[in-house]
Amino acid sequence: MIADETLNGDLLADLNAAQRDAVETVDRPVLVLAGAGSGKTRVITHKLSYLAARCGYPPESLLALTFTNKAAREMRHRAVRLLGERAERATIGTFHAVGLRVLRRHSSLAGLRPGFVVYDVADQEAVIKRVMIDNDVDPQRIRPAAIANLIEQFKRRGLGPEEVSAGDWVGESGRAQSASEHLAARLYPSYERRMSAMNAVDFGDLLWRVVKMFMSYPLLLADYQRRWRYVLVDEFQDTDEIQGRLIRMLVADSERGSGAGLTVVGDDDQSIYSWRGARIENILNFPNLFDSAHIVRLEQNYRSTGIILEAAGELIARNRKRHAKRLWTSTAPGEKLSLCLCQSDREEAARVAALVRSEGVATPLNEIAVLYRTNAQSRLFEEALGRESIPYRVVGGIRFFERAEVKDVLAYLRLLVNPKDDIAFARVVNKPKRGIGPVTVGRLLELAGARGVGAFEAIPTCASAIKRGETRLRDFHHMLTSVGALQSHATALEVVKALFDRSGYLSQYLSHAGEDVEAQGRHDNLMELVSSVAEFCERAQDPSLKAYLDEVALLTHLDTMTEEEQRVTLMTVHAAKGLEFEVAIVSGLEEGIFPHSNSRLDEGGVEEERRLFYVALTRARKRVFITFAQSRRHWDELAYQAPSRFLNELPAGLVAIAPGSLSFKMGAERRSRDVDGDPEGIVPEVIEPCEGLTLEEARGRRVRHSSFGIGTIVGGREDCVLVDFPHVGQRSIMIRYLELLNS
DNA sequence: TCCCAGCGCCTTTTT
DNA sequence: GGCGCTGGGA
Repeated sequence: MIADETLNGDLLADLNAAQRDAVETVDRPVLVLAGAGSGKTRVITHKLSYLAARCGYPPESLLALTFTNKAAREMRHRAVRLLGERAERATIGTFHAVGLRVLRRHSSLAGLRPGFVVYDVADQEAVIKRVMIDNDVDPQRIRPAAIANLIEQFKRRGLGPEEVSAGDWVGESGRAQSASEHLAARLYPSYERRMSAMNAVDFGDLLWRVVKMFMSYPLLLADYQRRWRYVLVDEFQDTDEIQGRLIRMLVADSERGSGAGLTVVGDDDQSIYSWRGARIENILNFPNLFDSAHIVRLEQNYRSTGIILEAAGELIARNRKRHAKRLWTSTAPGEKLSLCLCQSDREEAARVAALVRSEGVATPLNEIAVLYRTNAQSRLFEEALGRESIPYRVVGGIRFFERAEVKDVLAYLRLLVNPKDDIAFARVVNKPKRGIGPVTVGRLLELAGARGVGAFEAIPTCASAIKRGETRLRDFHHMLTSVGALQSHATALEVVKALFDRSGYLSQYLSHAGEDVEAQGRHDNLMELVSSVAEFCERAQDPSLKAYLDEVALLTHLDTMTEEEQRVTLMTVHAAKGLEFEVAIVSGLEEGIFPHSNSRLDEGGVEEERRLFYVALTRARKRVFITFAQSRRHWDELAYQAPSRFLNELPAGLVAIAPGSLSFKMGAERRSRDVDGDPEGIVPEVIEPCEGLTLEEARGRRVRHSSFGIGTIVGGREDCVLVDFPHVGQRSIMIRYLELLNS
């Protein structure tokens, strides 16, 4: 085909030698080690197109797996640009979306009934909580979230309730099972029974059940192996055990031998999800698992300036567990990183806002990102930007689909699709108030449980046994059944409108509209939800309610990100992976925050935090600003922050201290002092003079020290005072190392 | 059954 | 500073 010839020319001409090697090698497994900004997505999309246009793979025989819907969408978009409309026939999706599609197609083989629903984390925790109560475990003492997490881990490791309760498995960290792992193992079978009774699956099921099904039905697996002749995997460093297994299964047919139809792309330096079960071994052991594997290194960076790359490279070189590599660029060195040292988190926020304002003069706001380690840090930035009237968007945090009123409506919809969904039933049965309280619900759940049916389904037969709530329950059942009947012919939008009409859910917020700001907000959110459903119905091939719920279940925080308007973006560093901006402002470079205090618990923790900082730095094309706050308010306590160790790991010559910063000793200077054998060990790196302090006024005053915390001055001389600290006792300290407190 | 005040916990990162 | 849970009172 002529069109193909043209495409082929473009396909390879666009690429550098290493990228071309990665694309052209199709006869054996390929591992692409792709540094930040080295054109990883470009390699995958080009290879996808190359396979179809040049190697005779029909598009429908190609499978590309990603982690986020956004990445999948981007990939599909770019493949269509390269290959034309037929790229749509390739399967491009997230692991979970593809898993769900496979399960839907073979639900009975997977041990599920048609119409099963996908539970999100909150639903899952609600189930766990009930299981805990059933098993006389106090949900107050052990958080259901912790148990949910552990059960998720079991599934990620391919362990079913049988294996786990048989006891022949080892704990995640080390050999022995911890107490909570033990408890999770005990509750696991009941949890699975409960989920199954409600015809529900959790996130982990979407992959684990597929793997299990493929193991039980080799012919089915063979079907999929024949269908997907070539598999491409993005962000391979983030794959976990079950994902690794799934990939290996898909490419393990005899014809392909040792996984010829497989290309994986990843960067061990950007592996930041080990806490979620990602196995770096998947990428490190790839050459051992596939002995004919071809390894391609992409080390030319097309994104950042020379200085940003050098600083990031110097930093990441301190990690021991990594493939040695060095990114390079042919572009100019650019500007130094700017380090802004602030007295407090409030000042940090104000200075970030000022920075956004000044940068925003020359740079579109869409090209500026404020990055932080934890979501909680976003609030101050939002307030400061709001005060300055700078438009911003927050990625993550409380997501639209996690808002209480939105979840209520989704629960209604789920109950319509699946009358066995007791979690959804319990959530909505009394919203708005219908006089059906916990007592009635509990009684009904008990009766339904005894019959092995869902609570909602049980109403017609069991309601008569519940004297007080009988009529109200029957009314509720009647109302919802009438809405549910629409499903056979109506779109999701029509069902939602009918639900709002008949349930009275919307009008509870309508009646207060105008006077009640909160109700107004909730009402707006419900309207937003209606738009989302309407938009879905226009776009989707299958506009049914079921299809809508499937899509919503797999949405992530990144997917609600809108890009039309000019706004500065606020997000966690994790959320920023894979994105790039002209300007990155990386905040909160403090011990305990970045690296996070919890990372000290396990051995590789600090290395992972360092990779995270590396990811943050390499998001920027042109300029990086780093901020530090000397004091930070947690809850209602003021915490004194030490500068992050990472600051001292940046080459001092590549960092400029921003004007107006606290005084600070940078890397080289500090290191040379360490070599001299400073007897104090930890020297305060941030020094703020205690100005205008005389001893008469000073006695009894409260002061703060960077290492010892808050203490009281009990004596001393002009420039050196004796301070009593609660934990370390009395110390003689130079006044200039102390901060005077007002109280 | 509903309402509200008071308390305790939270804060790592999310497919 | 917020959210969910709890317990007492209406």
